[in-house]
Amino acid sequence: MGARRGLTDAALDRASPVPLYYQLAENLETAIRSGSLSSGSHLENEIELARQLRVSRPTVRRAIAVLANRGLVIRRHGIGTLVVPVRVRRPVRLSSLYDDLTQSGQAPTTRLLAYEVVPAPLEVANSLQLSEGTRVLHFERLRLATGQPISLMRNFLPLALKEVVTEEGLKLTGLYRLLRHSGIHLRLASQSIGARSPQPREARLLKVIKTAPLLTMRRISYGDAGQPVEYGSHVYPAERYSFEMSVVADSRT
Amino acid sequence: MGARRGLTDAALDRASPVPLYYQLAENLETAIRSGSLSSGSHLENEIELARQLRVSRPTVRRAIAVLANRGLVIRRHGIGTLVVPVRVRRPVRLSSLYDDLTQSGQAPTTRLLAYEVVPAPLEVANSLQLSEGTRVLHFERLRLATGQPISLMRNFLPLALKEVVTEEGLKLTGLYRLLRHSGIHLRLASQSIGARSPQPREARLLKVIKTAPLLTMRRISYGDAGQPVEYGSHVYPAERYSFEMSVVADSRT
DNA sequence: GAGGTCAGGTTGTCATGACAACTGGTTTCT
DNA sequence: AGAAACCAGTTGTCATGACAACCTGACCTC
Repeated sequence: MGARRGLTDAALDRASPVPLYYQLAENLETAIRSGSLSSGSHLENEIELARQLRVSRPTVRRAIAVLANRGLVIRRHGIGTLVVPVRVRRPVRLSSLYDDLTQSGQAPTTRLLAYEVVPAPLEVANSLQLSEGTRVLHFERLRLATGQPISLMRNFLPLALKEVVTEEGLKLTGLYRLLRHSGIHLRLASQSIGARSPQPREARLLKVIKTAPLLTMRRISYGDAGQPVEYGSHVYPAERYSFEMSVVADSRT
Repeated sequence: MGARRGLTDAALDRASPVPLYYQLAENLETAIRSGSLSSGSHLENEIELARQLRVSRPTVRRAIAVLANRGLVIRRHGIGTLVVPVRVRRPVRLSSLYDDLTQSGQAPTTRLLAYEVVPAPLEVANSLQLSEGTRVLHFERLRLATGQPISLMRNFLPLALKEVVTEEGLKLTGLYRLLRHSGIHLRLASQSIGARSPQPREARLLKVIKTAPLLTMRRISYGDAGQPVEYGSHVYPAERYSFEMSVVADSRT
């Protein structure tokens, strides 16, 4: 069966700094998303895959583990690895609205409504592990996609990040991208999603009537060392926004 | 330093069917949650840990990987592994409302409003990968905690599961628990969280005024083999409910 | 004193090898 | 014909070994 190829098309580059298992995972993911690995079908078994690609079986296993974590494949003991049935699955990944929008092809624009240094309110101080009243950077942005407002975002950051998160930077790109380009990688976040009615100002900015429900998200993000980096309190008009996520159960449960 | 012990207290059992790496992960997790591994502190390094516990380093690494996925520790190349600063972190785990409530000590009660076999509406049929009009099991439940309604849940399941998910079972316990006890393990779900205003009937059942926003969750769950098991469409009064989750970024991003 | 350099310690990656556990189908026995 | 036993194929677990990449702190140099 000569049509079985397709995985080896994008060969692995041993000279690359990107680990082999990760290259392989990416190749497999694109193969799945492009449809050349049809959904529901078996993946080649691990031993064979390892032989074809000239890597060890642990490397193959680790690549497949990445896909399993992303919910793209399901491993079954004694059976094999199956490609999950087609379905739009937004990753649970720690992503930002800006990234989500650009990836889906829309060009988001941002209006910076405020950019200032203020004493931290109690909840913000607790979240960022500062004492109340410590000066923090605060800004507020209105995000629009295809002309329509889809999010009003308020953020608080430790003052030290004022150099990194500049007023000009925020007008041009997203917060997470600014942080990432400065070497600050977010590793962990705890977030809370709820809903409430809009305040008058929010209704006006988001262009919704005052009884239209808003989705709310509060998020605290932590950096490499576990230090809190960002406190965000965002609202979205529910009629124009929803959270999509795929959830993977612990393999052992 | 004799106080360094504490990990080896709960020794590993090589005879147990539970994998070593998982036993170790659980021991470490309880050590962290109980506070005997103070937050912010370094974990013993992998090589030393392996030596003390008489296991190989890959086994230790795998155990730590489990904890890292759960957001309990952060690994830093060249530095070590740090225990994440204390913080309440609800797992992103594929959990059910019933489990959440019982674990937090509240005793949920359920009123079964409907239990019937109906032709599948279009969206349900698509989600469960059936053709429109196929007969499916449908039921509707009102969940109460401490006397107050907190969720109105509508579910659709393939008819084959009627034997497993019985009318009596639903009155006694949660849906996921019923499935689990029958050997059906959910592995994957895609869900969507939004908000909207209540319909009159919903407002009445949930005891909220008609302008109070509702949180909505639509979830499709998949079983071991990737087959769709459940379509759920749930609403929650936003004033009494919110979704908490912790999100872990891909290590490589 | 300030800066760069180097060494030590740590996690990250990868290979090889072996056996266990599970599944599904086939074969064999009753 | 039915049920039990077996077997081939697959993923799951674990060990050992080696080197790379990275960070920190100490040392040395200027």
